[in-house]
Amino acid sequence: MTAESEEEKTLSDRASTRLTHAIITGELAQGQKLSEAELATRFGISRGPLREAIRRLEGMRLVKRIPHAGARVVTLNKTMMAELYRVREALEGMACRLAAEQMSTTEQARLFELLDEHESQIEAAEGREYLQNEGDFDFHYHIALGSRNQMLIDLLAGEMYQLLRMCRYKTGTMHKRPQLALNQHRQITEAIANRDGDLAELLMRRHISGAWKTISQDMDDYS
Amino acid sequence: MTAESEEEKTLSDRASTRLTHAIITGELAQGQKLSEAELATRFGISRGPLREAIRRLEGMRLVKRIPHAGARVVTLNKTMMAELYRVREALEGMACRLAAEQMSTTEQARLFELLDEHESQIEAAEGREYLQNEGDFDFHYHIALGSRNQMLIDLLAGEMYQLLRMCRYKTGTMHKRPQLALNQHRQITEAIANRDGDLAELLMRRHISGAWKTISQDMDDYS
DNA sequence: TGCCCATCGATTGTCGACAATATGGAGAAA
DNA sequence: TTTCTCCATATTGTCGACAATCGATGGGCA
Repeated sequence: MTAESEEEKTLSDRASTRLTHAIITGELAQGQKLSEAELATRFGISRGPLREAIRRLEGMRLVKRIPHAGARVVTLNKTMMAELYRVREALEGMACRLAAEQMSTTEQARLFELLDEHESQIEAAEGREYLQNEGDFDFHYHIALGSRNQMLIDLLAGEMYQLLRMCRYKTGTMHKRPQLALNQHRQITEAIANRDGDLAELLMRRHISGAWKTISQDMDDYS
Repeated sequence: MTAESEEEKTLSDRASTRLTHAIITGELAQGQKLSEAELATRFGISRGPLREAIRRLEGMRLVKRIPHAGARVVTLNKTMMAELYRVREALEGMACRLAAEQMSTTEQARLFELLDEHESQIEAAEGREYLQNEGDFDFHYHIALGSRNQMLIDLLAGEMYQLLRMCRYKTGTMHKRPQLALNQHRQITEAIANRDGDLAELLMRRHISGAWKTISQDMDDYS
């Protein structure tokens, strides 16, 4: 998923990825309490490793823990999603700038390939929105990688994107206008190919803040 | 320290703050291995809570853990510090923009007070550079608070600033020209007071990237 | 009837012991 | 002498049991 698939060695690590997956997919609902005993038996492990896994998810902001009262899956209300999108705007903006400066030409070529794949998916798959979403993540993930900034990559891939997946699952919202997103992706890629860091950052920030505006409005409409 | 002084309740929490402090002050040297048994006896607790504390520090990027091989204090080489300053530039730039938009007037007044205190400290205390450093952190911390974005605040106060303190301890470097930093702080505060988010972000980003250039050169000179 | 307090149950926090794995050194072969 | 292998040892990972704390339920009192 996040390309760290090198066989988890310790029970605690396995449990944390499994928990992460359960939270992202909504198998563990938002706000739901994480019972240590139940999860431990469900995973077939002891409470020790499970607790460590929960501590890790706490660091990823996927769960919120209260001493002596247990851990609950974080609930993504609108303000928190707004905060997330702001942080993401800052981080991905910077990632995009750095990627424009440092991406290799082969990486750039891969980006263009991604765009083409994404386009054909949009045409072909009516309704198969899941693919479009993963395509979107792929694009942003490759740009993060292109920044060559490991801390940035970890922050984005390890925390932000997980929370984003939760958002998408919760709101059930994909890009309403995938064509628009694709065009913006194209512009961004062009800027990167031209090594124009300023423009790349600007476009990425607009892309993200624009996406938030759309999602935000949708949420208002449904409430 | 980071204003979360509300009496740690669990041994694990206490251990993690104590470990954090030990790492920041260099009591635990960079690259040093964290022996669970030794630390547990030193803190007078069992290995269980200690392991959870280490997992938490791992999430804060203060230690790096390798399965079956233990955890070591992270070593801040130059590339990692460069990465840190880039991320910080992005996050604090955004924080400054949001602060310009959302800070209350009383918070702004407090910022101006901080500037005055900082100035008098510079004049009075030759060599007492520690105060200047903490003053610097105070300034940036208040701006983070002003952003009203909890995720941003957590990222900055909970992770970035700890790593920054490690940097400063390691390089032993304070601002060589505190007057310059103070002037930049003034400009930033002015922009915030004028509710000029664009300018505030721009100035903050220059302030941070400029600081990195200075530190980076200093490191070259000494090597 | 309504509120307060005590007690009980359930859950989290902590501990010590055991199992699994990596590190380092001694010894043998090339 | 060097290098490879194997083993001993120390360290990490895991477990089950015990202690501490919280929340709820029910009884007593105003």
